[in-house]
Amino acid sequence: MQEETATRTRVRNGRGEGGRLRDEIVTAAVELLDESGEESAVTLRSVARRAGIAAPSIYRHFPDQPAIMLAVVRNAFTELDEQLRAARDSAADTPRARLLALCQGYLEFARTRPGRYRAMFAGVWIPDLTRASITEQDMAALGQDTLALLTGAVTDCVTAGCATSTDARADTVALWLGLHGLAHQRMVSPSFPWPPDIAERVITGLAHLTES
Amino acid sequence: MQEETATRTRVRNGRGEGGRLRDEIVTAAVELLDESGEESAVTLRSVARRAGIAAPSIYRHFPDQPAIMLAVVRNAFTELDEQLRAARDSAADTPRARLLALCQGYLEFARTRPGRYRAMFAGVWIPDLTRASITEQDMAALGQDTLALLTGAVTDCVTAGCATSTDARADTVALWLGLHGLAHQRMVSPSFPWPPDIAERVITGLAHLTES
DNA sequence: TGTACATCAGTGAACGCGCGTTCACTGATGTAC
DNA sequence: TGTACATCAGTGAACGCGCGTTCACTGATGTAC
Repeated sequence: MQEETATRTRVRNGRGEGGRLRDEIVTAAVELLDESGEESAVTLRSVARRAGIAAPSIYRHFPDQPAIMLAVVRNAFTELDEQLRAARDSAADTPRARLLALCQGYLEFARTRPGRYRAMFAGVWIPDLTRASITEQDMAALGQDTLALLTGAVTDCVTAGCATSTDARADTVALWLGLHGLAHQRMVSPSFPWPPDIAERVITGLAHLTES
Repeated sequence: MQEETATRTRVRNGRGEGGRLRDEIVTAAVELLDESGEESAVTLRSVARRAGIAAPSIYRHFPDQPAIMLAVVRNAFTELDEQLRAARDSAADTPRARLLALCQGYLEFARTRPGRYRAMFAGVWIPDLTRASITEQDMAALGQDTLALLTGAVTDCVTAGCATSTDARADTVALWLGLHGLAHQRMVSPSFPWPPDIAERVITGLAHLTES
């Protein structure tokens, strides 16, 4: 939080390596986000301080401040997607186990990266789209892959007969909403007395899973 | 948004009526919150402008800026509680109808008062509790009544045999999480293609409701 | 009834701060001839 | 091989803004004597 003095000492990038600073800026923003948990802590100037550069240097790589957050969120969605695939593929080879692994992976992601999770799903950082360099399509495209992953797993469960759903797509949305509600509120109210099996209750109820 | 000039013209309160300004300040904060949907729009100065008073006048009634938000959120929880009771009591006299009325009332509240809903449940405005005039107990106490209301309705359903739950309290928490996820994401992503019956799916799945 | 005084609601000016953004610049690295 | 020049990454100073908070104040309303 307070170690603004402990900035990085960086060596200037050589010609053609300007792209490296772009990555360093995004990394710095992610660090600030995860440490504070608040989007408001990720200002253009705080990112610059963390990255060890002068504030105006950011403009070589991003048109404005919201563009940094968009890059952070894009990265985070890619990361979530990879983590979910990994969780699913390392689970036991049954549709039920794969679906559960996806759900647990989702919750795990939110738990370990609260700042990024909130930036992705809590919709707080989005400035007015009229002034910033970000379009509605940029926003709408995010999260599509994640939902598709979940839909596939639910559909497989239905096909295999371990879930009773008459509309896999709609029930997947419901399942995702439950996961999000749980992830979000656990983050916001960690001191609430959460029932220990709350995740299972939400998942089995919404996915209409039958006995294992 | 931009009508800062259209401030209220107010008459000075007489002796002993200082409490009136307190209410006007909270009202002004609620207006700003619901119009913008963002907690960051509710600054001490913007509230003062909206209420038609000088910024320092607020300090006669609130110790600091977060205290205004706490008052707003407290008001909103009372309002939610009243609205839920009204919805429940005007529903048909079956446990199932009453539970559904509570759930629909909850979603309705979030839909019509997005700014307040986010301030209440998205946990964004909370500043560092170490510096502000707000305690953790202040925060923890909020929402207890609402959850109790829901728990009662679920328990009644179980008793009447129209819901199959082995742990009404835990399942109520799960139900609330589903409602919150739905309310929150519908607010954040209004353009998402939500299935039309998404609310019913979430509610019946999590409350383990049996056929009507 | 008159007057001095206390109380109270609210004000105006000012402070220091961090913010996003702009501008003209510096100085190292590569390239053309 | 030498040198003039273009390109590129990044800088330092400054801007205007809204913010939360402080301070000493104003002026109306009630109260004690």
